[in-house]
Amino acid sequence: MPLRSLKRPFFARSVHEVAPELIGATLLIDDVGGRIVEVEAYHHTDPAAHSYRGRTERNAVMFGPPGFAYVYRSYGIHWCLNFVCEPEGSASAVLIRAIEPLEGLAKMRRRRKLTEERLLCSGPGRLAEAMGITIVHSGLALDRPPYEIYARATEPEIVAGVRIGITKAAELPWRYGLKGSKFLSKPFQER
DNA sequence: TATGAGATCAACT
DNA sequence: GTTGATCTCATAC
Repeated sequence: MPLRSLKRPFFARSVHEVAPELIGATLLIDDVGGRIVEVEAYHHTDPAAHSYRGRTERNAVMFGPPGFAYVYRSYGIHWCLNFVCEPEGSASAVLIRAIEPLEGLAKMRRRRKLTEERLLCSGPGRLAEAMGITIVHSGLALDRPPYEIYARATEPEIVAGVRIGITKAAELPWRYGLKGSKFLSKPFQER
């Protein structure tokens, strides 16, 4: 099926608009990837956001134009992928937390040394390892190789909930997921 | 199934 | 020196 490629203006909006619209979109890096099933929004006024305390060497790309990738090292070992967005021109991003693997399965399994498909990309660190994301992917435009992002074909059912693994502003319901997906890093509380 | 340690880096106090 | 947008492995119930 023909898919519409997402260009940089797509990201030039509030994280709160962009984040839910990314659910169901397809993300590929060097032809490896799949369907986005879980993201979290980090607004620059949010104490949990890296950019909350201002610009540092690490988070500099968050202060750049929207539509670029921000990759950082988490807990010293993992890499995490973010898409920079634009409320008021600076420093908000969407963390990509999980995808449903669709393309390049063999490559992902090799990188992860794992056969179970459900765990290949269900979590920010796992996703980055499976897709081969490192600091060299930080600061690159999202509408140019090696990145390819395609809009979803139909509107999926989306669930929202509180974010995961953070201590500041932990109550804000800025985590979004594809309802019923097996590939979520953790189930959402339905109510 | 559930808890706990360890890996290891940049920012912050 | 401590903490964190994490994950894996080991050990215990």
